Amino acid sequence: MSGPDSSRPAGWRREKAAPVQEPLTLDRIVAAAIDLVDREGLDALSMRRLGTELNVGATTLYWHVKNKDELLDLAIDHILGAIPAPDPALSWREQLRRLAVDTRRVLIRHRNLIMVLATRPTTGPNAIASIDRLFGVVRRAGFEGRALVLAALALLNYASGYSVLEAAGLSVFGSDVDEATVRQRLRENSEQVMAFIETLPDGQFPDLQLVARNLLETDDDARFAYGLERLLDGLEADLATTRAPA
Amino acid sequence: MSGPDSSRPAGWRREKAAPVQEPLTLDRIVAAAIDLVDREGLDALSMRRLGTELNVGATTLYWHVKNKDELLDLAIDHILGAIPAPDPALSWREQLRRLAVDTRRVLIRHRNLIMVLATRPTTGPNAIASIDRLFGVVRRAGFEGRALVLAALALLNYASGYSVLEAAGLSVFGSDVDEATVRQRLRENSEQVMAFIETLPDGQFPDLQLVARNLLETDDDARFAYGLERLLDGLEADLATTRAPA
DNA sequence: TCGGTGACTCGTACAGTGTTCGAGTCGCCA
DNA sequence: TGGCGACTCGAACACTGTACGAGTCACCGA
Repeated sequence: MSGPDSSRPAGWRREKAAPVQEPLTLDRIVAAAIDLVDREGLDALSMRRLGTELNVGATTLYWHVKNKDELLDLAIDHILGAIPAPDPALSWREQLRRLAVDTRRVLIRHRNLIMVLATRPTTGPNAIASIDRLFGVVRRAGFEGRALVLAALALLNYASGYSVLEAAGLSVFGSDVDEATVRQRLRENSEQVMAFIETLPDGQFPDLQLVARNLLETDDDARFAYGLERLLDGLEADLATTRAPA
Repeated sequence: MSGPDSSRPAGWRREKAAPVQEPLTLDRIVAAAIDLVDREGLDALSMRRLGTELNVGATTLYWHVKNKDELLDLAIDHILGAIPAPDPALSWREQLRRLAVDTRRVLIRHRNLIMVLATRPTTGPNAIASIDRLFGVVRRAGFEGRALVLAALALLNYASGYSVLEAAGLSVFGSDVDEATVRQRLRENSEQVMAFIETLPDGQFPDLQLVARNLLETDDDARFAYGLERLLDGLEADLATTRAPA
């Protein structure tokens, strides 16, 4: 039932007779799963395939992991762990901005995996910690009570929701490459979207076509940032009007 | 290869000898798929199961539909068709508000299905039409060029992304019930979230726990609406400052 | 009336899935 | 030395999406 986490004696496996392979740990499994999904997409992640990726039988994985869903949860939470805590010396607005931007950067970097965020609630420790930090920043900004919850959830859902939908439009293979290539991919995607719009029956969707040519003038970072800034503008204004009354 | 859409003679099937059953059409298939997913969750939707649901062999469906992915796309687009066009007599802000609120209402109503929005790009005719209407409202509000694209995408991704993430946290079975029951479900979910937060190790996530009791004081509609209003506030302010310069 | 054609249905089969079960191996400790 | 617990794994089960080919049947031109 439980994993090998409790008191695993270090180096129990034979070290001699050639470096057979590293011992199989939960960390290695999760890392291999993320790597596989990054390279070949979520559909490529089957237990058997992940097993061969680790030179291990498929059913062996079930000693370390309850089932595939738990594995996905662990993978998601692992990548959420890469969201850094914002520097508390910065202004609250800058802290919130970085939290949102970093969240999106981390999620898009693993864009083949984040669709599972839409599949079940996210309750891993790293997710919880990240949300807790968000609430902290919002609270120190001056929000309290109901407004604190509302403001934090608006930011959280904007950042994650935007990223999830954005990733849905991207090609499936080969995420987790360097940032420059990611930007290139995003740009290619914009071009595809524009090409698609051009194929639509003329005059039926006038505003879409009118607007298509402006798509390429805005890269994806700018699109995300614009809505984020407007949201922060609105929050700041709301904070100013409701500060005095409790 | 192609479906029966082209010149299907009406009433070709025998009408006598008992009402055998309605002829199998693409519409009936899509409707049955949505209904099944609403009732029992996305995992319950298999081609065989959908077949028996329609008193039909599983492989029969493949004459009407290319594959399961296409079926899901059709289902998604079908429910997106329920988003009404906003009354053009209203103010632009009110129109945008209704577009966003209606989008969320429609999506949450079929909350077992909308996770496929996170799976692939959404390019169905109803989706396109809805986005076109959104661009139209934003344009008539006074946005142009780059700002038009940015503002519309911010709203689109806030509304859809928020809904997708929200649905991910909801229980899987029995969507598409009446609005009152939906609200009840949402409230139950809030209580579960609060209960979960209470189980966290004390003091480790101080801001989350501090905030938990405020969760129940905000229903889900209000949470969505708050962020939406802040976003609209920000857009309105941005429009005011950039109206004169082209 | 006959034959054909195209619309439509479906049983079978194939490769692949997640997961269970029971048997196996092997380092360590009493 | 014997046993135990950690760990691995092959076989099997019930299921999945889908290709293939055979079948049925309404209609149409000859």
